[in-house]
Amino acid sequence: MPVTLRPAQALKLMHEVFFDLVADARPDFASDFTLRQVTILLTIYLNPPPHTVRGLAKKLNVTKPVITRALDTLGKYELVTRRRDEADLRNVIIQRTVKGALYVETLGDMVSKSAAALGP
Amino acid sequence: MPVTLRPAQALKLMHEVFFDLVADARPDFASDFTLRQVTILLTIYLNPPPHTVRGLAKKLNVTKPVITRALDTLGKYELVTRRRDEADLRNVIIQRTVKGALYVETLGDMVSKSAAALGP
DNA sequence: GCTAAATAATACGGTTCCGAAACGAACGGA
DNA sequence: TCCGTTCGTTTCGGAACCGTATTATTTAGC
Repeated sequence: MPVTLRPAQALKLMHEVFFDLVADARPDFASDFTLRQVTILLTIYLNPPPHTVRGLAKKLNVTKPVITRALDTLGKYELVTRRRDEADLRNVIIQRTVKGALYVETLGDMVSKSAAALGP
Repeated sequence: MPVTLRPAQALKLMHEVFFDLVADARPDFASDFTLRQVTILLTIYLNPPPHTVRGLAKKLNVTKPVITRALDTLGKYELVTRRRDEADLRNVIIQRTVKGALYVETLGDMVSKSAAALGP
């Protein structure tokens, strides 16, 4: 059941979502995340675990320090957590948090609502 | 004719679009724009002109220097142009460009395609 | 046990962005 | 003609991010 979204509608939807992210200065909603940071967050919450720094770096086509630093920032907001892999202590397993799940859910609702309000 | 997009689908769509923007290292496609920059670009191309620095700043709830600097960056890629307002020389009118229109169109197609490929 | 490979983190130098404030140019009313 | 106001830009110090290179720790192969 594919979703039909004409380019003009798609643009409008994208604009609305981006606009909300930028203009809505909700204190609990860090609206000044980087595109990369949001993408990393979504990847962690939408793709099946486990997630490692190396895995994310490869998947997103960025360097590992980018992931490490993004996790620092996201961790500061308690949207993700890091845990050492027991089986291989070199690895770091990135874990989801309640706060992060709520954040992502809010994002989904935001897009969904914008889509519903979309004109023809 | 509203578009129905369940939150889970909306998230998946958003993730896919963001992912493409981040991971696709297309040389002609400046993928390292800020959320703000992309939003400003979309606002210029989706809202009816004329656009001024002050107007954009107010609409997006940011300071004027943010707009000025974003226009500098977007201008460097030839995605927008600035022109002095003849009627009131204090104002700057932001104008669209062919390159910018193409960029935005590509963005719309990207979202539309991702939506079409969306699972149930 | 020892060395090579792998992993995440950190250091470094540079670039860009930010917000607040200051600035110059242009307008407009008295 | 002034003088306050408006508009866009610039400046300043600070913060964040980037890519490259390096480090410490852990694993795996011999």
